Amino acid sequence: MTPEQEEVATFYAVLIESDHAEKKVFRDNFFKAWKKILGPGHVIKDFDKCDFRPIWKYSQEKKEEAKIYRKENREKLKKEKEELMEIYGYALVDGYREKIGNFRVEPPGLFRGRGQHPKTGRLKERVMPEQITLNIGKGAKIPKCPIEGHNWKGVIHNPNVTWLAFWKDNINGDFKYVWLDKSSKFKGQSDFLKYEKSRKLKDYIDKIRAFYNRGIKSNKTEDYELAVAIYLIDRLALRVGNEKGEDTADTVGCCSLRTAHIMFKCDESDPPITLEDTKIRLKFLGKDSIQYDNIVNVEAPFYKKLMLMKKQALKTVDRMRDKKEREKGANMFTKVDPSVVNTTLSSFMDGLTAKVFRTYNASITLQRELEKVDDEVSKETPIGDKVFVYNRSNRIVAELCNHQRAIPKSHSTQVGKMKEKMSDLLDKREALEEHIQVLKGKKKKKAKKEKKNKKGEKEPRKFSQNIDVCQRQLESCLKSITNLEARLKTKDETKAVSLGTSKINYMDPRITVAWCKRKELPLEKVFNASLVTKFPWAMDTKTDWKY
DNA sequence: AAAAAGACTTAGAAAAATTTTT
DNA sequence: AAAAATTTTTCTAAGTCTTTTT
Repeated sequence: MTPEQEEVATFYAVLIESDHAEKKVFRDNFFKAWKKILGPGHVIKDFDKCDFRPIWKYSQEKKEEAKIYRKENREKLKKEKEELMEIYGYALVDGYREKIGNFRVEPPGLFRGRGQHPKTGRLKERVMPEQITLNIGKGAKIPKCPIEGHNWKGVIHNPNVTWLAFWKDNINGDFKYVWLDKSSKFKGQSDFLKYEKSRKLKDYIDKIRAFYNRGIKSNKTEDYELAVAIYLIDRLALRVGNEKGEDTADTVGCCSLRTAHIMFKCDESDPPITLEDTKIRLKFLGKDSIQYDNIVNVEAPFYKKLMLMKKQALKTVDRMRDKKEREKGANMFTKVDPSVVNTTLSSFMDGLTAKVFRTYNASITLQRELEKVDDEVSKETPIGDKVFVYNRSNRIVAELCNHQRAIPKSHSTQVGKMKEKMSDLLDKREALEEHIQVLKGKKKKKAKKEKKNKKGEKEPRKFSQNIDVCQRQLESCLKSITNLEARLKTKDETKAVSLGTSKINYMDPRITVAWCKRKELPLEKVFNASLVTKFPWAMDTKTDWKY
């Protein structure tokens, strides 16, 4: 094979153990791209006859070597990294040196689309300087192209955008930009404005809720559909759901919900009577093909209209001939789309769009959750407990926004270990209780129970002959049990929840800063260094600040 | 007014770095 | 000191929304 052919084979080989290679579409797209590189009449014709294992093994070995090399040359590599940062890592913006977020161009590889992406596995080509446009200040020195014999596609001077460079990606024709880092003034300023805008929504939210509570009673389709859309965006923090291209994974948001995504507890033949009856279940793939699955109580007028909408949409499904189309279902919304929603919202408040509701609801939820447990935490509460309380509130927000993560690989072994510890503690409790009874003379001594120690050797339990000592031991044992029980429960509840996304993007940092100051919890217990540099404008928030 | 292009935020996975446990 | 677990950083895909073009 030529180096080019080998490179593409390697792109695939390194992924044979990953989930990507399990997907037929991924393999097919890769093989098609590879065959193109191999050229017509090449001996390699059949994917199933290719064994990528040797290449995989080789790259694993290289990876190990690199790991060892990194370990042995830590200092040297650190210095090299710093030098590279010095050259490429910063930009001079309005007289200030600002960190750049991503100064490296995306390397070639196989496109790793999320979910059932029809283009997953396609070859993402190497980007050459000739494809890259720079955006720098007028009269500024043009950065030298680092690849010998090559040059930039062009240099522009546009002060109205914040990107420093862009190229177009060959998979979707997407624009890929080089931006400043989160810590930069551009990003920080716009972040601050985002939160300020979401705070302003507090002054309009009652009006908007009155609007959709009124609209839902209308018999005009455009009215009640609009009411339903804004209601779902507000109540369930759904994304607006823009229309998507054909060549993408089938994911939806509010306006693109289809008949197959909504179910009702009661139908018309069995009409809802109590609030318990007006439960709907929304189940669909959202952004990044993350499953949204929520059963929620909705007020009767919304329940009725949603049912009507589905009934109408099912008529459209009935007219469909294609089997696949029928399975996909028809759009729930016929008269309302994101532009209608956003135009309506901005008529209530300048600059108001659907996504502001997510920011608003996330932030207000954090504040309320922390308020709810205000008396659980005082300045004297141990640090670990304060962090626990904060994270619990954070988790409620993450669940509202449906921020998920893959269950950590180590999860089940971790739980196993904890359960083992638990059974040890339960044994100990039992033994102690019995021992105390014996000491009190209420019970006769039984044959000594034996307990395995760590090395697997049997070793009899020894307890003090002093009742008080034993009582204290029992108390501390019980405490450990409750503690471990709680940790097990939290561990399970949080195994698939991602707390970071809401911390980085949704919860106004001033709520956290003010709470930490009030409770005398060092901020860095809940905000890592990069969050602190991301939100410099929130750091001097006063203790009594309210979102 | 609809579609396409463009610019920006939001998102989870994976890699890397750090901390804790053994 | 090695291994394992946890946290942080990096990467880039996938959304939202605005602006420009047709």
